[in-house]
Parts: sequence; structure tokens; C-alpha cells
Amino acid sequence: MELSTRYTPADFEARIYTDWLASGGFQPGPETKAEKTFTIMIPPPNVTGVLHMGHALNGTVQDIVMRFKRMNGYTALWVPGTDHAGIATQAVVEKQLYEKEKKTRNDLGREAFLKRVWEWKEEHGSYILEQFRRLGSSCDWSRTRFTMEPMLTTAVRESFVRLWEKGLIYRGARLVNWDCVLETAVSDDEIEYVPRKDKLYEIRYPVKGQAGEFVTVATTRPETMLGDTGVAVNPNDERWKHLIGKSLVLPFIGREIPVVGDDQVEMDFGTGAVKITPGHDPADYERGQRFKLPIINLYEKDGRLNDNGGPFAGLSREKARTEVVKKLEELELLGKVEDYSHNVAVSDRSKSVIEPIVSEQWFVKMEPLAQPAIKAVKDGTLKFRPERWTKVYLDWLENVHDWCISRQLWWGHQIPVWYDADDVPVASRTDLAIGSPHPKTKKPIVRQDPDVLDTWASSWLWPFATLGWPDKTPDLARFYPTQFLSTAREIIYLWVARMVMAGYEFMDHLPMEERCPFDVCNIHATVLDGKGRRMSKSAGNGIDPIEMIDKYGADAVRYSLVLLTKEGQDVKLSPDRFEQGYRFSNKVWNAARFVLMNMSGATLVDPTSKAGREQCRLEDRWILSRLARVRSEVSEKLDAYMFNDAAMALYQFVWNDFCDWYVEIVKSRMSDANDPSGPVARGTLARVLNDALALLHPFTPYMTEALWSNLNETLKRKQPLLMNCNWPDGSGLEIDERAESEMQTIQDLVHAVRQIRNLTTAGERQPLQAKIAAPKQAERDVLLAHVATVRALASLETCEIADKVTRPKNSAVAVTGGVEVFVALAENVDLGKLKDVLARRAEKVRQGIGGIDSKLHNAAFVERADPDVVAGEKVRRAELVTELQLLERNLSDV
RNA sequence: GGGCGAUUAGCUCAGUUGGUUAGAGCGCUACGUUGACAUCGUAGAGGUCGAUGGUUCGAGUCCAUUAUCGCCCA
Repeated sequence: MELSTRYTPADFEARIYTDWLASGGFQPGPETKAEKTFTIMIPPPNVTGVLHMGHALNGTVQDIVMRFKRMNGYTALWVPGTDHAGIATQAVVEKQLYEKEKKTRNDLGREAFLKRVWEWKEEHGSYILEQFRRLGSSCDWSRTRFTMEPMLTTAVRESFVRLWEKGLIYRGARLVNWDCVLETAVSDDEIEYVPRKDKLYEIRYPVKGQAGEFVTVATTRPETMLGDTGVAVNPNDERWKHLIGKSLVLPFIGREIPVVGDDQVEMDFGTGAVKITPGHDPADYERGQRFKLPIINLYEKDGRLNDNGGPFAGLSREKARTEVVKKLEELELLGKVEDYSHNVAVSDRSKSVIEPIVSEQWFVKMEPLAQPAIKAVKDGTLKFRPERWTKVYLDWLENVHDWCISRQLWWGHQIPVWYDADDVPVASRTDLAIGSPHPKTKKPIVRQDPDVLDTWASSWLWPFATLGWPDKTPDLARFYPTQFLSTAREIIYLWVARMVMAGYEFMDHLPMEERCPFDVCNIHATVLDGKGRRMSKSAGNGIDPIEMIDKYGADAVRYSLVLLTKEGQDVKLSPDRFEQGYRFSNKVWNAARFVLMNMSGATLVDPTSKAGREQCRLEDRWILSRLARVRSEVSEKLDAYMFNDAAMALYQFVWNDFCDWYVEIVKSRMSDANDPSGPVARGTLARVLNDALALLHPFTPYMTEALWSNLNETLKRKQPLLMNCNWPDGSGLEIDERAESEMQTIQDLVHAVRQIRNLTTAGERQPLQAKIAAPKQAERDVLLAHVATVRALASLETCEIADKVTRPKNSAVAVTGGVEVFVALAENVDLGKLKDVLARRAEKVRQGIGGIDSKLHNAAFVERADPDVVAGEKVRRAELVTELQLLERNLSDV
């Protein structure tokens, strides 16, 4: 197939993805005895989600690992899927229902509404997974999972009942974070704190039976006074301590509330007297418990005040606040009102202010589950990358709170708890029919708990529920535990820590050391916009990965992301940054094009064969040595999950070594069909291209696959898809220090001539005549042997090389190490720029020598430093001195 | 209030356990289209590594203090 002159990804990406699917390479083959498995579970994106840059980066990272492991002979499995995202999905469908039919979920009823959600899921639920395909993700799509599907629902039931039976699940009235817009409880981890400017109000409560005496409290939420059941003061506080034991009369309500002494009250804060609202404040709840104060709930589900609000019943929270303040003022019970900045808890989902309220919820006792998860990182079973996230994980686990797992939603796993007429609950793996006997009380079952479970209560089972647990499936035995998890830092607690807990708790058929769900947890970089802000839908500063793939190609997007992202360091991204990957892809494409154009019909000699080795020229041995280096470096870095280093090494090899030097040098060997060194050069080109494509494949899979098929066609060889080939083993390659050093001499010389050419306006095409003085025999021999190469690369008409040469008239000079280059020029040529460069260079060298001298004159250095370092400095000094002499002599001669 | 990260060229970032002249990409300047690529090539300019103090023969790198920005937790 003819290759276009440019990298045009749209021409082949779709076709290649189809080929990959057809090859079956995304799926692990039948189980074999000696196999090593390598498994990744995708962090299941929200089923309503759309691919963002964080997904794209994380998808790239996972796919690189997958492809690398697959090529290295692992049975590689990458399980894709989505979670049902309770609140988000329900909200999407409710919104649609309202827009299209002006109906609410209550109009439809629970069953009919859930049917609508499922319809929505069937229609739109695979959108984000399709987007992952565009990226090139090599997931096993036949194993795609969804947290609400029957298999995973079974797992959720099983886990719930097990915890229930162990006494780790309890129901209770607790203060929870209430979202008044979504009308559900949310967990601690689903709220965020935003700074806000508010007012701090002082309110005076009359002391009972002591006319004219008041206790003044301060609050940012004056409306909550309606729910006050006490006031606390510090028993050491001279202002208030005489009132302890007395009662206050709550304005509007008339309730008598006690003054209690609590030495935890800060005397310096506010007025020193603290109102206690156990029903609507976490600290007050705890304080109320200690003093056995009643709890009064003020709110309806939507945040309006209920009858406990007395004259304010029916008002919204906001309205109640202004009214309460107004009325207090009228009663002359309002004290100072001051500006006050503080953090307000808002819901992640609805962004509405969280109202702590007491309600009946289900909880999981976390402390016993946390212990093995803590141990896992402490004994090294689980490793975080970058390592610093270990601490974040541990801090959470060591201070873990019980997990509120019930949500007042319809979309989700309905809590598998049934009640009899006396409200005695029981958990069950199977549905209990209404009217059937309660397993314990034998009274008829009257209802199932209406609440659903938190979405995380299904995704924490993801690593094994996706493999069929609680059934002991072959997949579960074969692929659990997994080896690698890559995710975002925000969900270290929400998800990662809970998965580890779940692994230890539920995979109890395995020995302890095999329960941890993954060996390595990679926390990928956070993608920021060009100004360093988080990308978000609301800010509208996101970059759509699919748009970038359309514009630059999936490989370019992947490669750019990896080049820009150093091990979890945040990355500032703007759309034009994808050009780097695009240019690189084009470079690879064209390098391959050059190689292939010179292959067809020609004879190739394998440079690593016995005959080939004898025919190899310096540049052949050199590029094969560079290839040997880059192959082992990329292998090492990928083994260590250091994607950026691996990508950088390949970038430099392909661009700087292969394209800039090797290809340029062998061009002359290609142009003459009778050149005896042609066949081994072609063999070398083919070998380098072959290995480079394979090494690049995990990073840029589409392009390398496309070029691979061209290479196979050109070489008339049968090969599987590159995706299914083996990782290059480096056979026949070795690091050739001598070739590398000799090549360096040539590169330096060519550079020196080019410098003269550029700095003297001698012109790019102008044929020049050079005289080169190379007093060191080793260097001279290399240059003499490769004078043709030097002439070609430096466009020299003649090139005389000797240990000493006479300097031509009107010549420009360049110095590299101990070698001098003289080029005769026309009389009127301006040597100013060249002189400047040489002078700057001389100054640098002088500084270098000065630096070394100050070390060598320092007795302490000579005594204490590593002898190798001292010797190295001496050698270096000699080189610099030689160079400086040449520079100075030639500068004064110009 | 506690913790973490960042601070290196105009911009975005590398810089492994301290040891040659601190690197890359983009941008900038000059020159150049000979058959892989102008999405290119060649050459050049550009940095007292946030600040202060310390450890060391030697600090961008280790320690302490500090400044600025960002993130997380409470």
C-alpha cells in the first residue's frame, strides 16, 4: 500500500480498531498452565459520563500497560464497564422526563420510572465506552460490566447480607448530610467546603424568672435557634458560670432550655455561650448526646421548616433566616451583627448548602474493615505511585467514620431489607414476598426498605464482582487479584480504600496475602487548563479529547499526554500542546515511509547475521547500539510504570538518532543501486524500523499497526498484528561503546562545519573546502575513514584531514575538542558572528578550567572526593586546556 | 488549624542515589525546499535553578527557616 506523505490518522484508525477486534487479541485466550496473568479493572466511569481529559490520560496509561504486558507474553485482561451513578443518572432521566412530558418521577411511580431509566441506559449508556474505543483502548469488550446488571447486583446483595450477619451494618437515627435539593442523604465524602461571606448574629435568650437578664449566643444560622435544646458555657467562665443549671426561655417557641457547663466551650470565641442545636449541627449533636438533650428536627425533606418551626413553619431556610432576624430585632433580642467569613458545606452534586439533619439511615461500621487495608500498605502488599499518596490513604483509613450507605433515591440497588408489621428488619439474599413469613419472627413481611444503596457500595466490589463473585467462577480464580489500578486522586477514599477493604473482607476464600485487589495503585496527574485551573464543565474550560482525536489523531493525543505528564505531576494543558504528539507521529510516519521506499525489490542483509556484521559500517553499528540502549531503557521504564521517561527515550531515539543522523548518512548508500554497502544498510533500516514500531506500539498503537502492515507487505513476510506480536527481545543487538564514541567525533566535526557555514553566511548550498587538523591519531583515523560521510553531511567539496594543516587565507575556523576546522571563504565575508561564538565558547571553557582548578587546588577535595571523580576532573581539565589553546590561537589569528 | 505538591530559559516542563559546560518541546533570530517529512532541516540567542541560612571538598539536588501559588483534610 502506498503511504501518504503525511500522517493522516483518519485514514486508518477506524479500520485498525476493527482489525484488532477481529483478531481477538483484546481477549485472553484459553487458560494455560504456565500463564502469567495481568489484569486491570477500568475505574468504571459514570454511565451518564462523557470522556474528559482525565479519562483520556488514564485510559492511555492503562492501555500502555496492557499492550506492553500483552506483548511481553502475559495473559492480559482489561475489564471495561460503567457504574450506575445513582444521583446523576436519576437526575438526567428526571430532567428529560420533565422537559419532554412535564412529568415528575412521582407521576410515574417507582416501577415505571425505573423502566424509563433502564431505557435511557440501553440507549445512551455505552457512549463513554465508545469514546474509550476511539482512544484505542484494548479492553475485553466481551467482559463489559455494569454495576446494576444482575451479576453485580447479586454481589451487592451478598456483600450486604454478609456484613449484616457479621453485625457490621446497622440502622439508626444519625445526623447526616442532607441535600435539600436532591432530597437525599449524602456521605461525608460527597460534600465540599466553599468559603463564604456571611453574618455572625448575636441572640439574647432571656433567663427564666430573672427579668432583664439574658444569655447572649452567637450563630451564623439564626433560624436554627428554633431547634435549640440547650446552651453551653464554660464552667470557668466568670460571666456565665452562675447560670449553670438555670433555664432560658427560647424566644418564639417558649421552650425552656437548660444552661449546661461544658469545659470544651472556648471562652474566647464569640460571647462564650454556645447554643446547642442537636438536630442540625454535628458538634451540637455530639454535645447534645453528652448532656442528654432532646433532638428537634426543624425541616421537611426539601428544607422548608416543619411545625417545630412554630410561627415560621412552612418557610424556606433562607426566608426563615431573614424573618427570624427581623422578629428578633423587633423583640430587641438581637445583639451585634458582624461580617463573618467561613466555610460552608455544599453538596458535590447539587451545590446546595448541606443541612445536617437527623434521620434514619443505614451505616457500615468501618473500623474493623479498615484494619487489613491499613496493613496492606504498611507491609508493602499495596503500593501507591507516586508513593506520597500512601499517606493520604492512611490518614483517611486511620480516622475513618462509619459509612452512610442509604440514599433516598429510586435508581440503585434497593436495600435488601424487609420488615414485618412490627418493623423488625431482616436482610436477605433473595427477595422476600409480601405476606411471606419473616425468617425470624415468622410474622408476615409487609414491605421492603424503600431506600437504595450508595453507588460506591457496588463499585467497591468492582475488582471481583466483575469476575463473577460470589460465584467461584474460573475468571475469578484466574484473574483475581489484579496487578494495576490507575485512577484519580479524588477517589482514593471514595473508591480505592473501600475496594481494598472489600477485597480483604469478601475474598475470604483466599489466603490473606492474595486478597488485596491490586498490587499497584497509580494516581495519575490532574489535568488543568492552560491557566492552571481544574477543567470543569461549569467553568467551560475543558478540552474535549474526542475533538482533539478528530483533529490530531488518537496516537498524537496519547503521545502528547504521556510526554507532558511526569508521574502524577499536574499538567497544564491547552489544545495546541497536542501538536507535539502530532509532529512526532508525522516524523515516525515519514521515517517509515523513507525506509519502505528504499526496500522494495532490493536485497537486504541482516546486520546481526554473521555475514551482516562483517558488512556493517560505523553508522550501522552505531544505530544498532543506540537501538539496544533504547530498547532496554523503554523496557525498564515501562516495567516501573514510568511512562514519561519511556516516551521521551523513544522520542529522542527516533528523531535525533535515527532521523537526524542515521537516515541522513545512509541516503548516499541508497541512491547508488550498486553500492556494496546498500543491502546491509537496508537490513539495518528494516531492523530499526521493525523494533521501533514495536517499542512505540503501546504509546501510538494505531500508527504503528498501520506501518507494521506496510512493512510486512514490503518485506513479503507473514506476521500477526503488531498488537499480538512479541516485545522486541534485543536479539543480535549490543551496546557498542566504540561505535558510539567514533560517531560522536564525526557528529562534532559535522556540527563545527555547519556552525561556520551558518555563522558566516556562507550559505547552505555553497560547496566549501575544509582543512581539518586532528592531532590525535584515534580521532584522525576515524575522520579519515569516514571522510565521505563528513563531506556529505557537511556539504563539503573537499576535505583534507591531517595531524597538522596550514591555515588557508581568509579562512573561518571552528574548534571541537582537539580538532580544528578551517574553511576558506571569500575575502569580504563577515566573520563577526563566528568570532562572537568562539569568544563565548572560550570564555565558557576558561570558566570551566577555573572551576576545576579551584577544586584541584583545594586539598580537602583531593583528599576526600572519590578518586575517580578527581581523576575525571584532571582528564577534563587537560581537554579543556587543549581546546582553549586552539580557540585563543585562532581568535587572535582572525 | 493539619497535610501534600509546585517555584529551573519568554511559555510548558525534565533534571534518577549530591560530582563534567543545568536539558527538552514550544516560542524567538538567521539561513535553507537536493526525492521521508516545511507538520521539515541547519545554526544561534536565552537560565546567578523563589529567598535566607546550614550540612559538605562539592548543593538545582540534602536539612532548617521563609515567601508566593495550588490541592486535600478538619
